[in-house]
Formats: sequence, structure tokens, C-alpha cells
Amino acid sequence: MAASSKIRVLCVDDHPLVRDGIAFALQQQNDMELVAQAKNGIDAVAAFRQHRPDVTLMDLQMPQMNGIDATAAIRSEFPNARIVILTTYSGDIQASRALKLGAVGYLLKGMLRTELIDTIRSVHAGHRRIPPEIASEIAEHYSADALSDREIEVLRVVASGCSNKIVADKLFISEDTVKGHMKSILAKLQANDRTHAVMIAMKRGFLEG
Amino acid sequence: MAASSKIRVLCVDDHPLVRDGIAFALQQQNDMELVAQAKNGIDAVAAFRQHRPDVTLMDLQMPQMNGIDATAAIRSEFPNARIVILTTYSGDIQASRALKLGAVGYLLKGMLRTELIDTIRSVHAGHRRIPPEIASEIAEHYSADALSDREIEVLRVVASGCSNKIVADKLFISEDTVKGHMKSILAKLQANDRTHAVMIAMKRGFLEG
DNA sequence: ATGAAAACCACTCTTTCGGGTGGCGGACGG
DNA sequence: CCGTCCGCCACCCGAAAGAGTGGTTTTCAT
Repeated sequence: MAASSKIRVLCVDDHPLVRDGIAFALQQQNDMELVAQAKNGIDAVAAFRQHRPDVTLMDLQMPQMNGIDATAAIRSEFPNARIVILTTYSGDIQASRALKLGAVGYLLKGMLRTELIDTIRSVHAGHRRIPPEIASEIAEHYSADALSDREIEVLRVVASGCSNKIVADKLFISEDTVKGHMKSILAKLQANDRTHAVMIAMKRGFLEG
Repeated sequence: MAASSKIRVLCVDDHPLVRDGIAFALQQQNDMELVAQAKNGIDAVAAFRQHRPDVTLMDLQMPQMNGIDATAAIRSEFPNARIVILTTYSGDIQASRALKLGAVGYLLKGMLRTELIDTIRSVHAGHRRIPPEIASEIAEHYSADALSDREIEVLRVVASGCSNKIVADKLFISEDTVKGHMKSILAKLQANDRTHAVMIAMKRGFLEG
């Protein structure tokens, strides 16, 4: 019964080295067990179905299916899934999306081993583990800064080097509409121009790097 | 003598988890030994002076002092240092800079454990380990694409949302000169506009994300 | 039902961008 | 010595961007 009471952990990250690091940290804990690993979102969903882990560590940027979509997929199928987001940068809107989707924890990749295991235990015990600076940052961003889906769509095309006219053609809307979107994007991100807006959006995770 | 003949490795990365993963991989090899770790370039230089490792694994993006500067510092002091670059993205100009500075290997963070140890052994044996797709990519980029220092300087300010006029003021040059630089930047990167240029420069590692 | 928000569109006006073309001085290598 | 590359600067000009102000429709929550 001692063995079966271990915290069963699933680790999802596209870097084998990071998975090894996590495995290394977990195997030193006698109350935790790494039951499976996945290198992308698709594998993650499959692994979750098969192993039903107590806690899932989920990287955000991954090939094929990212952490957001994987979190959504898992949570919709298993509403009780306890997922901890693993990300590199703190000002990451993707992370707050995942938290809205029901992720219960948030870890920066620059953390220490002890923070990792503390978070796993805490989350397994039913707590949410969101660092205060992140929580405030999210609250901050979510008030005024949140770009609409359409705005992100526009900005993505702009970032690929298209003029307003070209963007309009690609999205089947008028150039003036594109200008309207750009105007609200600049206002929301407090950017000086489109170039600045793209940079800010990248740093905040609206646009993939 | 058996112990002292081990390959002495220094590992430099700002993520404890990655360092753990590397440590884990190395401790399974009986011909390798992790003699020190560093979390940034400054620590790396100090650790190198102290331990004189046979092989150094060097991450590129780090706080305080990045992998490029650390590589330059170490190589200028110890021309025989064998440094392997560890990076996330393959199309990384920073990596080719490091290789020009004398780094002898190049590893993507998405690699397998076996690739890591193979590369360490190979590099220690005196070989260079640069994946062919990287080598060709570098050769490709280095032909026409290389931005001059001044151009990068200009582009960095542009990326922060400044108009040509403001850039001119900040760099104490004429607006027309800024335009001239922008023109050659757009030509070299084959970008449609400044926004596109910034995106391309970021992807290639000219600009830090 | 009413108000807010989002997506859509149109018109004006000024500023900025980017292309084209020209020239000048310094550094560096063949 | 000469060519080339870089950084610097100037002028013109058409196109694009961005700010301002107007409007419609749909959707959605209060």
C-alpha cells in the first residue's frame, strides 16, 4: 500500500534533457513516482488516458500539439486532472490561458528542484500554486491588455511582413478594418507602432516566437 | 589513474532542471565526470579557471553574461578550451558566432542523451561536431545575410518601437542614415518592412527575444 | 431591453516609410 | 594603388501607416 500511495506524475516536455532532470528530481523523492513521459501534446493526452496520473507537469511550447491545447483536451475529458504549467518566461499569456482552462499550478523553468517537488505535493494536496507575481501580472494583463482573437489574427499576418492592404486581402476584410484593428492593438499594448506591437505581443506570448 | 582519466565536464545553463538532466546523463557514463556547474557566463568563466574542464557544455541564452561572451572570454584566456554550444533553436546566428569564436561542437536541446555523450566523447577526442544541416545553414546565412554591428544596433532600437527620426536622435546620426541602414537591413534579410525585418532578425538570433 | 463590446466599413489628414539616386571619408586587403 | 565595404549624409517621391471621427451589425450579459 505504501507503493500505491505515491504521487503518480506524468511529465510532458519536448526536451529529453528536461525530462531527465525532472525524472532525476522525482526519483529522489520516496513519495513520488514518474509513471510516464510525453514529448508533445498528443502523446500527453494518450499517456494521461492510459496512466491517469495524479499530477501532470506540462510544458507549453511543444511541436505538434502545444501545452494549451493538451491541457484543454485533458481537462475536458478528465475535469479532475491536476495540471501544472511549466514555462520558460514569466510574462506569458499562454500560461494564464492554461490557468483559465483549469491548470492548478505554474512553474518557471528556472526554478529549483525543491520548488518543483513542493509544488507537486501542494497541488496533489488540492491547493493551487500560482506565484503571486504571476497572479498579479495575469490580473494586470487581463484587464486592459487582452487582445481579441481577431486582433491576434491580424497581428500574426502583420508580423509576417504584410501591409494593411495585404492583410485585408488575406483575411477578406477591408483595409480600413485592418487599420481599425491595428489601432486598438496599439492602444491595448501601448505600442508606438506595428513593429513595437509585434515585439510586445511576442514577449507576452500572444504570438509564437 | 582510472579516475583521473575521466573526461572532466563543466556544464553551463541557467535552468537547474537542464543541468540536472545533464548531470543525470553524465553520471551514467563511467568515463565522464561533471566537475562543476554554472548558471551564467560569469560563473562559467570562474568555474573554468578553477577546474580547467576537458569539455564545456555552454548554453547560449543566460542572464548576466550570455554564452557567446562567455565563450569568447574563456577561449581568449584558454585557447585550447573545448566548448560545445547548447541551444534551443537550430537557425541560430548566435551559434555560428560561437563556432567562429572557436566552439567545437553544437547541440540542440531537443537531442537524446546518446547524442550528448557521443558529442562529448567526440569533441574530447579532438574532433569538431557540427551537424551538417547546421553547417549548411550557417554557410547559407553567412553569405549575404550577415548584418553589420551598426545595422543590428539600429534594428534593436527600431524593434523597441522607435521611428527613424527617434533612432537617429538616439544614435546621434541623421535620419537619412538610419533610412540607409534600414534599406540594407531589409535587403539582406529579404524583409518586406521593418516589422518583418525584426521578426526575421529575432528568429535568426540577431536580436535577443 | 439596454448597454457594452467586437467586428466591420468609410473618409480625411499628417507623418512616416521605403525606393531611387547621388556623394564623401575611412578602413582593409589584394 | 585601387577596389570594396562600411558608415555617413542629402534630396525626391509615391505609398503606407496611424490618428481622428463617423457609422452599421451582431452578440452577449445584465
